[in-house]
Amino acid sequence: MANNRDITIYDIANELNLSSSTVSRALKNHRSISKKTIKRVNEMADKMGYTPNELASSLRNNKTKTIGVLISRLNRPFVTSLISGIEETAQKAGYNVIIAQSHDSYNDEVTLAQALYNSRVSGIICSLAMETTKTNHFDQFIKKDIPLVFVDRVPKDFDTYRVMIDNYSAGYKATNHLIEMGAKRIAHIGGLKFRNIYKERERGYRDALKKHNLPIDEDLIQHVKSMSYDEGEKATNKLLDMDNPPDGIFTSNDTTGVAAIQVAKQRGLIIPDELKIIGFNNDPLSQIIDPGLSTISHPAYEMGKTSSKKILKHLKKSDKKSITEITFLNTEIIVRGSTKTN
Amino acid sequence: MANNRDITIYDIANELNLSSSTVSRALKNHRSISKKTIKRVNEMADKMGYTPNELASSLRNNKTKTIGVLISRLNRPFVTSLISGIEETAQKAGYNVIIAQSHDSYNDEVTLAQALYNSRVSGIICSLAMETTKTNHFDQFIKKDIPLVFVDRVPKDFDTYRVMIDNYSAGYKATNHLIEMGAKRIAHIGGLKFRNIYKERERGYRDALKKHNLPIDEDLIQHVKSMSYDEGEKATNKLLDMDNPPDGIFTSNDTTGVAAIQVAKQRGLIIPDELKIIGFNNDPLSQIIDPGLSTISHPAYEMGKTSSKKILKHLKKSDKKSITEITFLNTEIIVRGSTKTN
DNA sequence: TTGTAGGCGTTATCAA
DNA sequence: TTGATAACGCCTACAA
Repeated sequence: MANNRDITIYDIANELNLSSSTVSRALKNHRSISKKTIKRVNEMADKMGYTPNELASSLRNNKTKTIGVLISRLNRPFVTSLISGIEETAQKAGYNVIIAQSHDSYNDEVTLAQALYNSRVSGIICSLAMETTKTNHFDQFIKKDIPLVFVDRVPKDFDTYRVMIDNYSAGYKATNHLIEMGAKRIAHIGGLKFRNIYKERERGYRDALKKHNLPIDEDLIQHVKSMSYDEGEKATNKLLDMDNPPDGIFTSNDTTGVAAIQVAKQRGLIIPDELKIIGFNNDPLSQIIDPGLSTISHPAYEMGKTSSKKILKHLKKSDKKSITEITFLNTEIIVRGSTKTN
Repeated sequence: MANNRDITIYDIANELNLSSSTVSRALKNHRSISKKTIKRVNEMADKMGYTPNELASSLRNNKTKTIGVLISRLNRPFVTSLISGIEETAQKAGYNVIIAQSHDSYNDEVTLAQALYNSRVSGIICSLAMETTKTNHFDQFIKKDIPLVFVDRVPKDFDTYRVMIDNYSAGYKATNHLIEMGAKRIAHIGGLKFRNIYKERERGYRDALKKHNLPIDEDLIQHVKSMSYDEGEKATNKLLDMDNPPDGIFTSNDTTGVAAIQVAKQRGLIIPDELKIIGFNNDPLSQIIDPGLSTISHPAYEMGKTSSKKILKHLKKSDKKSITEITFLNTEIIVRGSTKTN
């Protein structure tokens, strides 16, 4: 049942009294091969059940049809949509996608980057682990001119492709919206500050307050480690326990935003009258919760598509030189019941 | 900057005046090599920045360290958890995971199965596309003794590993719970009947009704194509528009369950007093919606882990023979506000 | 239009 | 304990 050897181009060649090179060329419709031979070869290949060995081909050509994707973890809607976009675009171009989860651990990220390198991926797309501050483990890709795209959680200084949103202006927009809806004392729940995206969103938040001459109260700014639901609950409780609690909260993701809504509801606060909340990402949760969570749409799927395209385009080019290219995708504000009554 | 050739074992061998075979063995701590040589080789490898070429190794050994995963689409919580489980288990064993999305299209599934085969995956885990009824495209894996695991959406007749839940008993449990909570006229929103999991859940539903001497009204059974939110809304509206509407609904996933809740709320029905709803999957949505959606927990992550383990175990075995092994994982009923008042 | 020959990097077999 | 050699399956420069 098992281990019957694979059919190779040699087997086809033997059967047709041709050379393996002719068969190889025929299978790729090489123009130097007669139509008749091409037809014969293809028919025989079908008949014999030939399947090309991509491995051998990759080794010989020194390139694989594989893109490596290194992300924190799969179970977040943003990541899922991102990968969907990556995978669909890659698939259309005949590329496979290998997925590796760092679980937000720097050590795992280093190991996995190496594993992806060893399996000779043609390109790599990475959204950094929460913990990661050094990025030496990616240098090898640049050295070998393997296109590297950082997406969303990108390092600050690394000359390569980066696909991201303008987190500063998104943070500004979100905060500004709360102000426009009448909030005067606005809190912020964000991620660790060395992760640039969170820092930028916070910067936007601060600038929006300044712009409207609202004071910045450091006690109203909560940094949480993993932006989980539990952390969101805790942070919200802390905020609402204050003597002078906020009347608006901008959370840097929807999970904590939803947590904030739940906590506020449990405490009997009326949303949005007494407390306005805006999140970030436009996760499915945000429209299911009652009231709906206003949020910033994060074009995850588009970011995935764009990342794949950068890789594919780079692989087509012949002039090899190091590249720095930052692509910003647009965000939109999505207004729901958590900030505005119908 | 680019294209500096990779360091190979030959380069190391040259540098140390050894043969490539010695280096190869040293790098794998082969017992026939002296400790001293092993040390020298490893140090030199580090120094020169050697990275093994898995591609060459795979070709030579005729096996890859890669598991292929073929699923419908990534953006469903069930699938995400499934893959998380697969990937983590695989990663620990030094395996990569290649992901391919069929988008529930039979044709794509056939193409992708072939692509995975061509890239010589060591094993394949598949959850069938909604459309798929024939499974010939998987025969090649069996022929080559490449372990194949079907998970969740499994074919009825295919002698291989299958990892699934007992959908019949889960459907029975869910329906039974509605009855126990007092529902007398229970509807069902399920998927296409040729997809076995939906058929089985429906069978459980029917038998639970029978068991309690409740009549089965075919009008109360809705089959929808993709179990999407929109379809859930439509189906629910249809049911509630009946002259004699149901007082309970069992939906075969949470997305349609949540849709049912929303529709019922919009219509001013009181849940669970006037209408009890139970879903399937225990998606994050189900606990966020208000009232919480009672549901059947689907051990997705566990199913992923189990699937990976089946593959890894099979690869270790030496006695190659075709295998039929069905693993059932447990489901649990999770009771929330949509069926029971606190 | 087709064939010959060598090599991609690794590893297993056999010999030393 | 180490080395020489061939092979995994494919592709391409060169030759015919």
